[in-house]
Amino acid sequence: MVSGEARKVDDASVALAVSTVIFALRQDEASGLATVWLPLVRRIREPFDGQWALPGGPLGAAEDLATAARRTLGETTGLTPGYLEQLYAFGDVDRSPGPRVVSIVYWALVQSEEAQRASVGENVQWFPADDLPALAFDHNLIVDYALWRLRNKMEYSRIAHAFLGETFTLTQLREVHEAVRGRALDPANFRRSIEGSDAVVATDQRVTGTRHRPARLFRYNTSIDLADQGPLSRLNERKEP
Amino acid sequence: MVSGEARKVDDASVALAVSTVIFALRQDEASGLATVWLPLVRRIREPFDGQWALPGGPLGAAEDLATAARRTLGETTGLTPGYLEQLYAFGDVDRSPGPRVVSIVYWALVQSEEAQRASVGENVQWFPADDLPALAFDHNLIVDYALWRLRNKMEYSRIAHAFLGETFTLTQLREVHEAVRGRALDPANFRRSIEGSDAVVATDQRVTGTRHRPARLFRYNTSIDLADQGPLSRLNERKEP
DNA sequence: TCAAAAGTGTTAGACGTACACCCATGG
DNA sequence: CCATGGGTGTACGTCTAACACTTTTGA
Repeated sequence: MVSGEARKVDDASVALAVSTVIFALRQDEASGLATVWLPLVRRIREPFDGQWALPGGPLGAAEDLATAARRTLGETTGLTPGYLEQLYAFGDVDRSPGPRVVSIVYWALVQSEEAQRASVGENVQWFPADDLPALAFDHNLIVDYALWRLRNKMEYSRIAHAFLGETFTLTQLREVHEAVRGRALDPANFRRSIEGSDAVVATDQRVTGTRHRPARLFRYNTSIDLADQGPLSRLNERKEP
Repeated sequence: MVSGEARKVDDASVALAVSTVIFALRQDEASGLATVWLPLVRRIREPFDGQWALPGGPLGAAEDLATAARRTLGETTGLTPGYLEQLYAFGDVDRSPGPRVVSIVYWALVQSEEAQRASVGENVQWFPADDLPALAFDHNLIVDYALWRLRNKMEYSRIAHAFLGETFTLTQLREVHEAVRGRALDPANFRRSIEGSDAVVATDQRVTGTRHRPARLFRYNTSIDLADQGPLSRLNERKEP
C-alpha cells in the first residue's frame, strides 16, 4: 500500500529490479517444426557468475515498470517486443544470495524476423524453452511460469499474431498455435474458429508462387480490443497510444 | 532481473509497499441477497489525508511478499484470510504524489463469520465493492481489477469455499457463486456441475430444523489441488505446509 | 395437507472434433 | 494430370441451459 511514507530504513535494504521472459518461434533443425525459444544473458559477476539468466536490470527512478522492461530487454538483446505483459513479482527473502532483490517480471513476444536480427554473441544466446540449462537465481521457475501463461493465454486470447508480421495466412497462424500448444490442430476447424471470432480481417492479397492453391492473406483486427486484462487495459492504453 | 547489484542510488528513491484487496460476502439490507464487500482504512496523513485506502504497509526486510500482505491486513483489520493470491504490481511514476512508491498488491477472501469479527471503527469500514467512494491513489483501479479477477476465477477455479466455513450445503455454495457473478444460477445444473467436478465431498451430516427437506453438508475436497497458478504452486506450497 | 427447498430426469440446442470432399495452382 | 495445400460440408458425441418432476421436512 502507499500508506504514508514507507520507512526508508527498511526499504533501503530491498532492491527493485525488472526482468523479462522473451519468447519467439524458431524452426527446429531436425523436425522442421516451429518451437518456442528464448534469449538468455550470461552473467559476468557473482552470484551465479557465468550462468545464464533472464535479461533485465534495475528500475530507473523516473521510469514506469513496463518502460523499464522494454528498455532493459532492448539494451541486452536489441529486441523490440510486439507484446508485453506483466507476469509476476518475485520477492522471496532467500531467492538471491547477498542483498535482497525483488524482481518484477514481464513476458514478451517478438516476431520471428525480428528475433533473427537480434544480437547474438558470447553473452546472449537463444535456447529452446522446453530444454533449458540450470539458470541463475529462481529463473527456471520464472520461465516455467511464463511458458504456462503463454500456453494458457494462447487458448483464450488473441496474442498469436504477435509472433507474425503485418499480414499472414491462416496456416501460418495455425502453425503458431501448434508450436505453442505443442500439438497439431485440424486446419478446417481452426479456420472456422478464427474466422468466426473476428480476430482477423481478410485482405484481398494472396500468396502466389506456391506449388498449390494460393492462400489468402489476413491482417490482425485491431478494432476489437483484447479485453483480457479487464480494467487494467485502461492503464496500459494511456501509455501506448 | 537480479543482475548484479542494482544501483543503490536509483533504488533508494523508490519505496516498496504491499497492499491487499480483501473480499467478503454480506447480506444486502434491502434485498436480502449476498453481495461482495471489502474493508478500507482511513488515511491519517497526507497525501489523501482522510480518504479511504486499501490496507497495507511497507515490506519488512526479512519478510516474503505474501507474508507482508498477511501481516499488514491482519494489523489493520484483524482479519485472517482463507485465500491469498498476488494480484499485480503497480508502479507508474505518477501514481502517488511525493516520493515514488511501487505497490505489490494481493487479493484475499475471508469467511463471512470471520468478517463480522473484524475490527470496525472510525478508521476501518466495510464498503460494497460495486459502489465505492473515490479512494486514495489509484486504489479504485486496483479494486476494479481485483473484482474482475475474482469474478473470472470464480468461473473456472474452485475458490468459492474460501467464503464459507468447514462444511456447507450446495445451496450455500451456489449463493456464493450467485453473489460474485451477480446472477441467479439453476440449482439443478449447479449441483450436477459441482458434484461432477470432485470439488467437494459429501459428509453424512444434514442440516435439520429447516421447514423443508434437510440438505446434505459437504466439505471442500483438499486432495485435489487448484492447479490454477501453474508452476507457481510449487513456490506457495513451500510456505504454507 | 401445504409450502418450500432438496434433489432427479429429460430434452433441445450449442459447440468441439473428426473426416470426406472439392478447388486452384505449379510442376 | 498429379501432388499439394487451400478451403467447404457434414455428421456425431459432448456439454450447457431450461424446466418438469419427485422427495422430504416443519408448520
